Amino acid sequence: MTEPATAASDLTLDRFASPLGEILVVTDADGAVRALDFHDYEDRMRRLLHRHYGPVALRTGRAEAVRRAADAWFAGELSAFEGLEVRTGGGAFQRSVWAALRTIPAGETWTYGRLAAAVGSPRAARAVGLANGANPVAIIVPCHRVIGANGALTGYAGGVERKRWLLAHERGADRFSVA
Amino acid sequence: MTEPATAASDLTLDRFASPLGEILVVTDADGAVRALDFHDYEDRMRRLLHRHYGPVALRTGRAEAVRRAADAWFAGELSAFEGLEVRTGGGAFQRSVWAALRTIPAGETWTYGRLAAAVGSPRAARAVGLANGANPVAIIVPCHRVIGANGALTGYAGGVERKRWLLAHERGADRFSVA
DNA sequence: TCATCCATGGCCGAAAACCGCGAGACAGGT
DNA sequence: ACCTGTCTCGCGGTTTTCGGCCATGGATGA
Repeated sequence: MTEPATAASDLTLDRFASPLGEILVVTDADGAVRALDFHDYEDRMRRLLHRHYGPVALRTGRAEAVRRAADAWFAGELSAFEGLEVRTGGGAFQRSVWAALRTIPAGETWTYGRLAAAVGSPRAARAVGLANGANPVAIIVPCHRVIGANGALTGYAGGVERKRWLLAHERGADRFSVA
Repeated sequence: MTEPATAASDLTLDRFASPLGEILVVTDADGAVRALDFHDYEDRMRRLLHRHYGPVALRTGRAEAVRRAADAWFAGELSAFEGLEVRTGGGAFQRSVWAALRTIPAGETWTYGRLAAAVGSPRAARAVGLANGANPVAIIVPCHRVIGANGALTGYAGGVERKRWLLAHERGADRFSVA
């Protein structure tokens, strides 16, 4: 069993440019976001989709709502993602972690431990790290807002440089450039 | 993942009498049969359901279509189950085995090996035995029509005696009585 | 004919490995 | 004393691996 996940019949893949490089986004028939990742991690994204939904074929198409939101967000309107619906597979714990992530205000950072406490498992900081790394919907579900208790960025599925860039962007330092 | 299975939202459990003792049948909202078993194996049936669909609650109710078909079938109308839709969980192999079972004509018996060959894995005779034993929908999916290459009945989830009775019934020897 | 032996293959449960952590202990350098 | 960097160890979901289970069947030998 292990599948409270929403069934995935037909999924659409779109690609568009961003300051962090080409972005891939997968949406379902309802327009909900199922996955979002950077082009250089397409393999990982497909692996995740496969893990959650089994073998699925991705039709190419445009996800207009996501494109608009992303453009606005990268332009500085940090609330642009709030209206977007996100739908994922994964276990109960992961899903609660991913849900909690969206409650972290832009520009703020939490520690893994704090997030663990927020989902009711104060000692599961490490497991939160795992769940974070398995987050299928980057940026919109802001796993980049979680850092080590000592302030180190520690890790990011899209590369730590991107994490640094995103945090800087959310602090308003838009002219920061990648490495 | 591991879930090509059809999601199971609300399931209904009915109980009715038969020449082989009380029978339990579980149907879904569409009226498709999800499970059928003998009352003295209720535990096993629930375990199977749990395995396939996770924790599910069974509402009690009447499955009229199944009752009618079963009554007719036990009365000798051996084609009575043909119209019934069956829906199951399980792996790809199991499902193909269970599908193949329904192609065996009533009154006929196949060997495990023959069934294995029929689903494209000639050497998986033993695995077919396993799949057979895990069949959630007894009688309607006629796993009792499969016997050993040497003619031995070998096994039946509801007890070999019932298997013998079912085969005799399908050969037309209706007045055979259980042990 | 019957008993033994063994390769076979899918499935399930248990166990281990995997880590985007964090707290505590220690060693140096001021 | 104080601050820092390093090391060690326990933590806890998830995924993967592995070992058994068996409703078989064909070969072998008495």
